[in-house]
Amino acid sequence: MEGRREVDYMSVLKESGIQVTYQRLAIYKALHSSTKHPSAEEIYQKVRKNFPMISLGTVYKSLERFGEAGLVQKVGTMADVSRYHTRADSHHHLFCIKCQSIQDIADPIGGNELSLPDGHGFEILGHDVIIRGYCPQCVEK
Amino acid sequence: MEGRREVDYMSVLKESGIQVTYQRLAIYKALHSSTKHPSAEEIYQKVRKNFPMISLGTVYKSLERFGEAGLVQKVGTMADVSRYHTRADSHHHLFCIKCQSIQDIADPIGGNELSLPDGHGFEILGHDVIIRGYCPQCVEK
DNA sequence: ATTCTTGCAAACGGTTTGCACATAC
DNA sequence: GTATGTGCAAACCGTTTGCAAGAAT
Repeated sequence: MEGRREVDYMSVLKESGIQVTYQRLAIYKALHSSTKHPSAEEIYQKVRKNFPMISLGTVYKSLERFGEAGLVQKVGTMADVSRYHTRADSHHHLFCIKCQSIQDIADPIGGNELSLPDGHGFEILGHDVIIRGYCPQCVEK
Repeated sequence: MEGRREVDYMSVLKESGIQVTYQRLAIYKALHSSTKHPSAEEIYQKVRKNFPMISLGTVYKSLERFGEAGLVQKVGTMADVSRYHTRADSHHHLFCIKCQSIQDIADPIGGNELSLPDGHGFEILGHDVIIRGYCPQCVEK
């Protein structure tokens, strides 16, 4: 079971202070070797092929543990609950990572061109910029 | 109950083809007059002061109806489930609004300065750019 | 009169938690 | 031997849905 290919992953986990288990190796590998930003469920399905007994709960717990260690992050989520506004033209925000307040701003890119990778093949409809930091109230503390 | 101040909101709803009720007026007003990007629960609490019988379900249904009519949108949510990745340096994404695929990209702002409003008072830690559109597979259809 | 909306309660689905057993150190 | 992780199931919580009564047109 201690295949050669797991070794780097094992070092990564160890060096991050994370206790190593076969489940965690498999979860981290599944995530790290994918470019698709999978969900917990997708990781679970992938890992299950080699670890039929693994539970989805373990995947969630491991991902959270990885997150605490700075190895893994969620993509594109500001707050945990849906939040709404009425201004169709306002897609750019200052977001306070402490109190989760959100402030509208004008497009901070202004007239500058976005530089995108060649050959991405996307039909671009627009862009949203989220600037993360501490709002005035939370800076002071 | 037909106060003068509701009149503009009534027109807005009517012109968007939305059937007008007092509940919807109150919900739309609560949202439109706030700069805080409230959650459904927060809107519910606010509206409840004037409409003690209103239900949270009505708030959700109304917000969805407003969304269909283009009057309201959720802020900062890509997909509905959490998705993960391992690259701490990758905060910029191409997001397909059809198939919900996500592709990492380098910072599309490059060396350009972000132009922020004066006096925002935020301590800025970083920025995330999400570019919305159709991925190559979904463009073709 | 018909269609749409409301309020209530139940259902749903992604995520978290509690606990007994197993594994890592 | 102690601390931590695993698997399972139940709980949680934001959101959605079904339905009978009520309001809008």
